[in-house]
Amino acid sequence: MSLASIVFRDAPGASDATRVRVRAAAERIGYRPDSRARWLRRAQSGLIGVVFNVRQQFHAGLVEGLYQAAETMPDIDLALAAVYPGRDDARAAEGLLRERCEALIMIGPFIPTGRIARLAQEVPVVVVARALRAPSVDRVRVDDRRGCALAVDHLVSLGHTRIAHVDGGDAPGAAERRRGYLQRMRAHGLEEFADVIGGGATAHDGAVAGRVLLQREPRPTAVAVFNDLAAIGLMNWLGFHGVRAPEAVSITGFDDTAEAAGATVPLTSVSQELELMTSTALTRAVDRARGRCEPGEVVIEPRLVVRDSCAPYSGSGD
Amino acid sequence: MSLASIVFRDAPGASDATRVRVRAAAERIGYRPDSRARWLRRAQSGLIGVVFNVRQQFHAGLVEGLYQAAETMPDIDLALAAVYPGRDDARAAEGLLRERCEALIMIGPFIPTGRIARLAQEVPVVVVARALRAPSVDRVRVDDRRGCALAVDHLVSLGHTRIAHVDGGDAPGAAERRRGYLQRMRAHGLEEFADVIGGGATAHDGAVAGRVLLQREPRPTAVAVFNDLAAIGLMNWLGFHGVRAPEAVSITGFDDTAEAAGATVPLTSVSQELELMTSTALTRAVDRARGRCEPGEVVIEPRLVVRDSCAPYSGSGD
DNA sequence: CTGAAAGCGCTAACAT
DNA sequence: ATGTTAGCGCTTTCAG
Repeated sequence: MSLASIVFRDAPGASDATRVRVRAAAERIGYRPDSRARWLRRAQSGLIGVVFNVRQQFHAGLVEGLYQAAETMPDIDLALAAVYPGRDDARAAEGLLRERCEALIMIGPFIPTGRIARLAQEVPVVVVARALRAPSVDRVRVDDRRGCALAVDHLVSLGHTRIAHVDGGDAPGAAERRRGYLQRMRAHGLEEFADVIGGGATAHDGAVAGRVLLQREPRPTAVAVFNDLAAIGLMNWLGFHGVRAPEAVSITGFDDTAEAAGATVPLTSVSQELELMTSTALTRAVDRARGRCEPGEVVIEPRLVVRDSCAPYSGSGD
Repeated sequence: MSLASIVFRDAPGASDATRVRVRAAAERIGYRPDSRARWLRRAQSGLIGVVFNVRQQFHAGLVEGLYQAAETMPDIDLALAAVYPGRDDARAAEGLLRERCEALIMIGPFIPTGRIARLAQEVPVVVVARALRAPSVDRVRVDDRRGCALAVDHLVSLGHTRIAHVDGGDAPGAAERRRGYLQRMRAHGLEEFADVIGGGATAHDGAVAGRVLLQREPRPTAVAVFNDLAAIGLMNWLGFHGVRAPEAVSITGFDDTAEAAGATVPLTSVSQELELMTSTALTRAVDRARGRCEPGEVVIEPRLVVRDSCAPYSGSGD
């Protein structure tokens, strides 16, 4: 019995011949190790819980990255828990705690800091893609402020001055990005042109912001948007109403999702470096679970991915 | 010890006073039942595995519905396994089998029928949103053919005759929808106008199809698209190039996702009746696991949700 | 209605 | 290098 265990765990203590023999026998009788029993018995279950919002396609890329990172770590399994309107991050986390996950990775959680901090008292928590004032929880995030600054710099370098920002409302990261935009406009001496338009995280939010933008007089010639989805919504709504990117308006997104590359006009976007973020998050989760490190913050440097949605300022304005 | 078990399972055998007392004590010492141990011990674990594609937002709605359905069933838990390019449905299912799920719900699986049938020999499998010739697996799906027929009928009733179809390539359901389109065009005596344009399941696929569409001479005045995402991609691409819905072209989608309602022009779409589909799928999964029914197919009647993306044929053509 | 004992399938620490 | 044994935290069965 322990022999099978040794073989399936790839643990030392069996000859190669035996391994082959055992695996063949298992194949014949249709044996498959029981992960529940495994998790239950092991001192360190190796189970890492992942809380994500099933409606946010940006989270999809992160979940993917976490799976890939987990594959490189033997004995680490992922347990997924979905968040959606009607089931918040805390509820999802609760289910994972019952499964005795060693650590929790929460992607862009919406619940207040206090509730996350309380969770962190029970289990190591790594928050991804959201800034947080909570020393007891790990944070892995891109420098949102810097990301928005990169976008502004890019637009300024193209000659734009009337650069607006469509923000993300109360979405994770929105406040930081708004701040980055404002700071950078000021740094360029463009504070008089600073214009923050209320938005959100969905394409629909972007479209709604488009309506507002069209009514501005004079109209901004460039827009740095909270995320790709809203940027695409904005771009399409404007295009639909005759204001096309990049000729009539330059637009930047954020997240560098697959959608950005495949948009009607491929979207210039700020990349969060998904792979780096996910492998860092998982490594930290495991290290924290094993008591190998203290909670802290890892801030990742964003990178601007230039595509076709921005053009030099033409001077003709609108 | 058994007392706690009785209380937490809401099983008979304890007075109300005791229940309160036990729960209070649990609260005080921070006790939380261990689901791993529970699953391991129980004869019927109540664990249902869900295989979904994390990149397909249409799956998100189904996952949501499954969670909601599971909440109404005591003792039923969901285990999620994500599929993405590089991790196919079979791989995801394998992980769930190790967890000894009692049944598997696979959402729009991409792998061949044969592999699904093989899985179904090991565990009851319910396939959602994909037609399948495999009597040993349960199927819960909308009548794709009829759904496309509804879209065609709607466009015909608005006076359109040059109605094209942007198909879904090799995506689950695409073949059926294509067939439904062709059959219905024939039924209306419009076979000479039938025009199937190669597409896919993403917004980008829709945009690419838009380019093809613009080159058709004469140009179709209406398009029934494989799904909402591609329809939105198509609509935005055409709008961007001056061909606006619904004035210049009428467009229908499929799936009635949240994106359809929030599109630049709210999209008329064929609804798959998510809630009915998910509650049916989960009920069948549990029933099959408990041996309470035989595998079979449940075909759900689609429903057309009319929004603003279609208009009467103007006669002016393009 | 409440407590004690057995055992789910595995792993870890032993003995052979 | 291989076999034996105890026990992870629960549920189930049986006594009290």
